[in-house]
Amino acid sequence: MTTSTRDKLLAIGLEQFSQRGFDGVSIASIADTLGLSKQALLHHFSSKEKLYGEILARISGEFEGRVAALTPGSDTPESIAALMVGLFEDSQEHPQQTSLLMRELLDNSQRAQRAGRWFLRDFLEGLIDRVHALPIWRDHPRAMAGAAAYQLLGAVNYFAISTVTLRAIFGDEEYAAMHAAFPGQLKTMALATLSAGPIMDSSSN
Amino acid sequence: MTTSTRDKLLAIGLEQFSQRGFDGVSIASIADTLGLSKQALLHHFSSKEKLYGEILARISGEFEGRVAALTPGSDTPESIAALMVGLFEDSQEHPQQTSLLMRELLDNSQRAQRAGRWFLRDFLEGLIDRVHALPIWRDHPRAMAGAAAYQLLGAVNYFAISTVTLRAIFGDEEYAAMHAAFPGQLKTMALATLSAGPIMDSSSN
DNA sequence: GACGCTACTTACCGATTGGTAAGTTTTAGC
DNA sequence: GCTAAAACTTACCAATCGGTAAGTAGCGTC
Repeated sequence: MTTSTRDKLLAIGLEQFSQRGFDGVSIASIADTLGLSKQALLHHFSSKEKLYGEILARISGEFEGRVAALTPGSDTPESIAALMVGLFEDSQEHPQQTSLLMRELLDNSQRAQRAGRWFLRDFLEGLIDRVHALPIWRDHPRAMAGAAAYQLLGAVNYFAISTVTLRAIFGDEEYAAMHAAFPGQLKTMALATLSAGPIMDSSSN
Repeated sequence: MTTSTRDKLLAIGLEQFSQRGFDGVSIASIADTLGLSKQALLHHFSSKEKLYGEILARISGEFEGRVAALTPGSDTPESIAALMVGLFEDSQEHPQQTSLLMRELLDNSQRAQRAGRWFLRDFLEGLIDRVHALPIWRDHPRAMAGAAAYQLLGAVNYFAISTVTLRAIFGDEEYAAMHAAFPGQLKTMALATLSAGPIMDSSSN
């Protein structure tokens, strides 16, 4: 089974962009990795931006597909907690994709605004709707469900992009132990948060 | 009160680096913003790396100072939950610093490894120790406390760097509502996670 | 009023960037 | 076996990059 040059360029582009960011990677570097000239790359993708855009479009498509596969018919706090654990596993299986999406978030979404395109929009809206549809959340503002959902998402993704740093700080062994403990902790956290429902208070510190 | 050129360069460097990353910013762009030539910048900081390194050192110093101010004598789940809320407020007050630290995390910490320097190390170790010192966590592996602590940290920081994106997707109004709901939700989540203690199971889905 | 120091400037430099233009080789269809 | 498109190459380009060299203007010190 042979992979087309075009697909190879997309794969290596993802690898390099996820590690060093859009500005940290030259198209020559991507082409070199395949033993090609940079003009070969420009033959397949008319510009660096086009290549990058296609990489983003692909991974967001893949991501949405995997999320759909994790979605049951009807939701409970348990099913959404399980979704979070699924997203965690997903982020571990596709660390480059996770990193690249995080970079998009960081770049003040300048590229997305320019492209008029919000990769995570449908996913986020859908996730929040699912939380908001739970009985305890239903009768409160959707923004509260949004805050809770986004917190859980942060717990998942932050860990995924920190692998290298955590390994360097804590060593392989303790990192592996943290990794192993993660899904269980995540499940508890998600379940507790979702079951508790929205917090109305303005009191106390 | 006049600010020194040097301090202005550091401030504008932080602003631009946090938005576009190390490779996305030229020293000429930073100097231009102040109406200076890029050689004026190189007069104060002998290289781009030096400037960047000093910005990082400053914000990590400031960050540690603010964390210390949030640290009481002895810990309870409540006090650590309050710390998380404090960190959230902190991240909202200093979004550029939060973004820059997140970028460091994403860059596979290549710069940190080269510099032999781990800005977040002391903070992370300290935070994990504080969770691990709680009665419920004390008798279990430290890595479990690490997983829980890191999840909470992720919940905080992920939101902070997503401001622009969330605003664009949800609109100013709903974003403001999410923002307002955030601390309360965060407190519940932290409290529930920390009070529940480590999850031992390997069972279930 | 010569001195040195700080804070800049203009003038360069070689390397690298993304991209264009114009070929050349390889492949496929008829 | 001719043709045409696809998949490349070499050659080149202007612009920008980080950084060096060599000044100059202002300022306090003795």
